[in-house]
Amino acid sequence: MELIITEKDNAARRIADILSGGTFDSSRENGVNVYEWGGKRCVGLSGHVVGVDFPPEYSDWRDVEPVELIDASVEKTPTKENIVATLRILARKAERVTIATDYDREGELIGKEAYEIVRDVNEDVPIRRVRFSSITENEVQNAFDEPDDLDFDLAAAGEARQIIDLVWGAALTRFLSLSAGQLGNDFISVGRVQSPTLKLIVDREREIQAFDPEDYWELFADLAKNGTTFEAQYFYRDEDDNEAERVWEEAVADEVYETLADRDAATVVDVNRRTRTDTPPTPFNTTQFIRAASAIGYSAQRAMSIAEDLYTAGYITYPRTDNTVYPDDLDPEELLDDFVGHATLGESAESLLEADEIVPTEGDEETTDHPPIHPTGEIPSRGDVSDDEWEIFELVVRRFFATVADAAVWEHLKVVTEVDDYRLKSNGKRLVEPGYHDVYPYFNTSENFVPDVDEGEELAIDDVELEEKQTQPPRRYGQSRLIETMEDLGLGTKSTRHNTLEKLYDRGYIESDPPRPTKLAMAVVDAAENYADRVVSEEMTAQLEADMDAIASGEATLNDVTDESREMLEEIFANLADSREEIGDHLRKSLKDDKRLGPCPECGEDLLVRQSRHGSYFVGCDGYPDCEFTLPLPSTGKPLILDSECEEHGLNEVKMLAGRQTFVHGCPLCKAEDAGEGPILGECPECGDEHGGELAVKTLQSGSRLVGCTRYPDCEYSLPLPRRGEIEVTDEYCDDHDLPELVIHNGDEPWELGCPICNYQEFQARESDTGSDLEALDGIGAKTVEKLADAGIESIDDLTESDPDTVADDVEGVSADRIRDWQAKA
DNA sequence: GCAAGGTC
Repeated sequence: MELIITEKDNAARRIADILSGGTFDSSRENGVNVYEWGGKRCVGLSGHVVGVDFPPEYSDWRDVEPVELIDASVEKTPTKENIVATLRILARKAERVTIATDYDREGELIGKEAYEIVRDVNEDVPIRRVRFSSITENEVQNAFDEPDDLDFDLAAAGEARQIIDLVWGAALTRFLSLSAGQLGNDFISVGRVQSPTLKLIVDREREIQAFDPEDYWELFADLAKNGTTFEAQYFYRDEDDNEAERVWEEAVADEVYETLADRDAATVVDVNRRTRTDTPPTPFNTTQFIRAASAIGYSAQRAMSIAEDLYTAGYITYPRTDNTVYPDDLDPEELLDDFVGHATLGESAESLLEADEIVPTEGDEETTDHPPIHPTGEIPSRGDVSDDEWEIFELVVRRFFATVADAAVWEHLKVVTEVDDYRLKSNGKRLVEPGYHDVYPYFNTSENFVPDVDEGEELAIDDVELEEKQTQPPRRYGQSRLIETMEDLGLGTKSTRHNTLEKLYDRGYIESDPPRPTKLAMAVVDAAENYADRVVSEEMTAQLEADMDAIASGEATLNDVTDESREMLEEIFANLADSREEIGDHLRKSLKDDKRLGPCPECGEDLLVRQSRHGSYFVGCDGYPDCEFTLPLPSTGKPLILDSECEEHGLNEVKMLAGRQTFVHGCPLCKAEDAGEGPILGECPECGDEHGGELAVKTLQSGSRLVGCTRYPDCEYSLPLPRRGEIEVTDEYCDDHDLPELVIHNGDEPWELGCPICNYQEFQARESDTGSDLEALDGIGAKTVEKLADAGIESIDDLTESDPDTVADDVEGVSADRIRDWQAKA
């Protein structure tokens, strides 16, 4: 029996399909899919199935000095036990093993991990390696016709990275955490990739804080020709003879303004017309995909998660790639053909197929692991995917369209006019040939009108404006901009960059979007810059890359590189030893600064945002236990302390971050004071008859609101109300319950909530309508729940027990892959 | 309970 090992299940299935000509059988062992045909078995790993760590005696942070980790041994242990177990069983019976992991450095290491597991149980079996850049019939057949051996040097390069990252990361993370007394969940992390990324954000924040705005003026005039007006802006030549628009002295600005306002006409002195070719974008790699998705409102994390779902469902290719050159075996015409006749995408595809020749664009990066992200030709029907998934799918399809479309052509028209010695310029642009913009409508194509004029022509001055402005601090990095910058600096990989940002959020280093660094982050970067400069610099990665290349080419060994790295870390720790307390104090102070709201009204110490043992947030006094003053915070979301301060109490306002339900809570002390009973609505249906209880709108101290009985706590009758918006009690009464109808005013459209009892009953009815826990799964909506119910699947339990292929046959528009996906999520 | 890198 020959055993073929791939990096992931998906690849295993596709390779089995190709090599078996579609005749493979599949079975499951230990929850791992095994594909079998004609004496061959193919199994997919799940990336790394073993991980590096220190021996268990190093695991207690308090018992081990961080510096000891530098020379501690590093062990490999299985992290995916079931896959390792399956691999061992299959390897024992194998007469030949073929490693078919991804064609890149990490793939070689993952391949070596599989190699070692196989060798452990089967000393003699021949083990070979195949390499292919995309899982297509040709590439895979060729690779299996010409097998090669594992490249142990390349794998060793990856192992060196693992060891260096672990040793540096763990030793420094433990040092900082111990120095500040931050153990448990709130440790203070440091790493080769996360720390330089954090420094990017912190450096930008420092620039913003140090920024000193300067006043300047800009002048605009409306010029008219034949009754239509267009804008012109004053400019001059600066000392370097460049065109400049900003006037730095008010007196000069006033003088220009008065001259322009005084004159009726400007004379055209120069007309410059040129056409510019606007070339279509290059194929999507991960970073460019994230950037484009972010431009239409998706966070990096969300975009990648949707892309992952579309990939597993078979609609797009692998979403983690650096490649921006389509492989030779991608036939653009064939792929376009798949979209012909489609309701929303067909028209674009058909127009592209009319071209005489179809030549896709190419980016600078051509790699061996995966093709650029493109559609597979399989098109989901709208019911198969959520709106967000469709939007991302369409983006990927249209990007592919754009890469095979014609260039666009713009006509630029620059008109320079003169008033006395002052000059004005107008920049017009017109899209003459829309080209790829027709099939890729995500770029801005707004035009700017400037009419045809001739030199010497006089144009009427309609209006003149003098605008006073201030220079602005540099802008914070947005998430996609950060990911691009990380790529430019070589930080992280296509698969990890977006996770690194998520990690910085989780560690309490950044908050909000665009991300802002916390005081803790500033202190961590400070400490690292002072004592371990290397770990916050992108050069550590650059050096590591060079070292890995040296290992891969045989010029250096794993030990050369890791020994040298350990020595550098020893030196850092020698310098750190005396400063432990100083660093700890600074970190502790910054941690407190991040939680501080303002003075306690009872004792004057600081009020801090704290977290109870159960995880809920509240406001407590730093003077505790001497001062027991507390204030509640809403139970939904994570509190973010805003810059704005409450005038009455001098406390910072609080915002509750809860995804789409994010809201501003305001000053917690004001909220507590406002708490109490609002307007009476009517008789309590529970105790009104007997005890005369009445229903009132109530605000709890936490800020949440409800309709409750005035006899609380004797009567606990209550109805929920929305958290946000002003509640209006109308004159309309509900016939059934004799209560006034309510309207909620929250920004946009008023929400006619109606009678609170009717509203609650409707809400409950809706809840119990589908009544299925299936709806809790990502990607299953009410319609799909109905469809599944028709096929006899009414709960998550039903779903996990069913066979995907049978269900896919029974339920229209749901693929077996999607079902497997749900089963995995369940 | 540390890193970064795979993948689900």
